Amino acid sequence: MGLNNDESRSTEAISSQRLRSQRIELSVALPFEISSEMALTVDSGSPPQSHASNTATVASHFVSLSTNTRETDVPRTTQQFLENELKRTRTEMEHMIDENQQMRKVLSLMTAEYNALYQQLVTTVALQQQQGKTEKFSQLSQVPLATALNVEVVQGNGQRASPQRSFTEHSSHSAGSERSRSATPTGSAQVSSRSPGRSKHGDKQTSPLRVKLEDDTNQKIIVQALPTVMPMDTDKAAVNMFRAYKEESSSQAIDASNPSESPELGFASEARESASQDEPSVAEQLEQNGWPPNKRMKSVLQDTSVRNARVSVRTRTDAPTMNDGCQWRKYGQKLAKGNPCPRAYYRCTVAPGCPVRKQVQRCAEDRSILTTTYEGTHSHPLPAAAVAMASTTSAAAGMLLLGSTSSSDRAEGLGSDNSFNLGTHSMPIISASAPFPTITLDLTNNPAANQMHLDAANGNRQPYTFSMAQNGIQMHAPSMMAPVQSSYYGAAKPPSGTFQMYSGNPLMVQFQGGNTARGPQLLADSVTAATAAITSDPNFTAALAAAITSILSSQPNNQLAATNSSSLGEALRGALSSHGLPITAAKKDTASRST
DNA sequence: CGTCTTTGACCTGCGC
DNA sequence: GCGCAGGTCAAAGACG
Repeated sequence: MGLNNDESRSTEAISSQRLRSQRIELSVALPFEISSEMALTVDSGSPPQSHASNTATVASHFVSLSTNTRETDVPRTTQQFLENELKRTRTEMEHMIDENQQMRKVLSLMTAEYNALYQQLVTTVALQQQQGKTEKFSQLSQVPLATALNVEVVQGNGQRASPQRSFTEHSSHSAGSERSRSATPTGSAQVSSRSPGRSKHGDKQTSPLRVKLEDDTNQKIIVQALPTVMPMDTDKAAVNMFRAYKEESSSQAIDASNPSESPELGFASEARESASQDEPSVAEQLEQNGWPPNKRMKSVLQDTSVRNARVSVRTRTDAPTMNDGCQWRKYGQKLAKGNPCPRAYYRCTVAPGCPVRKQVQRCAEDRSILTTTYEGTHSHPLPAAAVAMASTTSAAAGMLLLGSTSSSDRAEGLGSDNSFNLGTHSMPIISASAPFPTITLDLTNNPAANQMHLDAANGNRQPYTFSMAQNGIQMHAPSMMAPVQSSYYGAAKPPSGTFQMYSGNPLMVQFQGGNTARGPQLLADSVTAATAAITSDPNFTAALAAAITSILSSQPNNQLAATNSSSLGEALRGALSSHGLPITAAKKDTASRST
């Protein structure tokens, strides 16, 4: 905030000293009880006085108490005491007013930011739902989640750079802005939308949402959110991309949003805008995907594009369900074949119409192990406590969906940095028809079972494996992966909790703590470093983010979980937003904290 | 009384 | 086409 903190602090210190001195004096000088009648009398006739004079009066009177007789001084003492109390109360009120004003400023800032983000959320969800109505699953399945965020650099002459070059240019542009932030102080951003299925030029492979970021260099950066099965991911990615750029350019103009509007108004305006285009309103679309009416929900759930990825988390707990921060409503229970323990079905009740569901079932072999399977992506802002797990499921599901795409799409959408171009062309291909690929995070204490498997119905696919050993996390990628050139971290001095990226087959990313006694902090550092280091590759980003987030959220130490979620959230934002700047930022953060 | 859970019925997809 | 299993619905009961 732009307030003069030093000045306010010094003023506050002086005031608090005055209050303390008054309290000390009063505690000594008060030889009797004050009746309400006396207080009223004095209060009605006491003129306001300044603080300093009031303190001096009390002090002088305190001295006079010791020399004069009590009988004559009692009324004066009472009056001055009450005057003093009045002044003190007024001073406290002034402080409270100041604090209130500061808090209002903070609130207004937060409200404005929330409104802007909410506006983008509504816009993106609405557009993607429109997109989902017009496109077949076969088309959706060809759009990988990680490529849903496609960044183009439109030069001043209107020519577009290739996607491969776009990320690089954006990264360099961002880095340049970071180095000389004042060089590009202005800029504008606009969120524009178009429905490709309805546009005259009707390119269904292009985006329904385009966030244009334009700075004064006449260079436009278009954050292009392609239709995906994970609306929130795409939205968050777009928002985070926009945020990252906004922080650099200190530009906050968003044409498509009106920060002065309340979220409800923004939602209504979006609905009106949609209605004006002879398209179903947002409310209608949400209702169509909402839970009542139930018939419509069924149609949504049968849309494979919404439900074709699952994230399963195995934890050792005695609780009936895993506390993931969300609100769930149980809607069914079933005895599954081969497991005497019933499987419970829950749906998210944070917002009506949220498509996320989870299944909870205890392991037949070890009933202390609880398996929670998440499915879908939240269609609403999440509670803070639920962000970590939601990020887990979204990222992991995104990884699965990414793998279920054609190599040509990946090659077109992912190429950002040749040094980290892992798996872009060599990932095994999962058939789009493979039902319900599932990623499993095993967070039990069994070392042999401390693994995260990425399974798919297609047996040809080799799994990623995340192992959580005592001294770190190991990630094993499929042996078909191309060798990695860890050029970025190869030149960097690893923190005391070392991070290593091995090249070759199989690829192994290892976080190894040099001092296991540091435990939580080391884990946090490793998480940040590793997450940042592999943000260049969406495959690894999604999978590792999923594993790390789950691990952190399952830590028994709540404070640790909160802290790590915060840092990991930053890393995830970086992973989802751009491929350049956030790595540097996270690396610096890790290096500074690990020393 | 509203909300949530329970539980049997029903629906859907898949394999034979 | 049939049966099975998984998933969902919705009425009834429990609970605060």
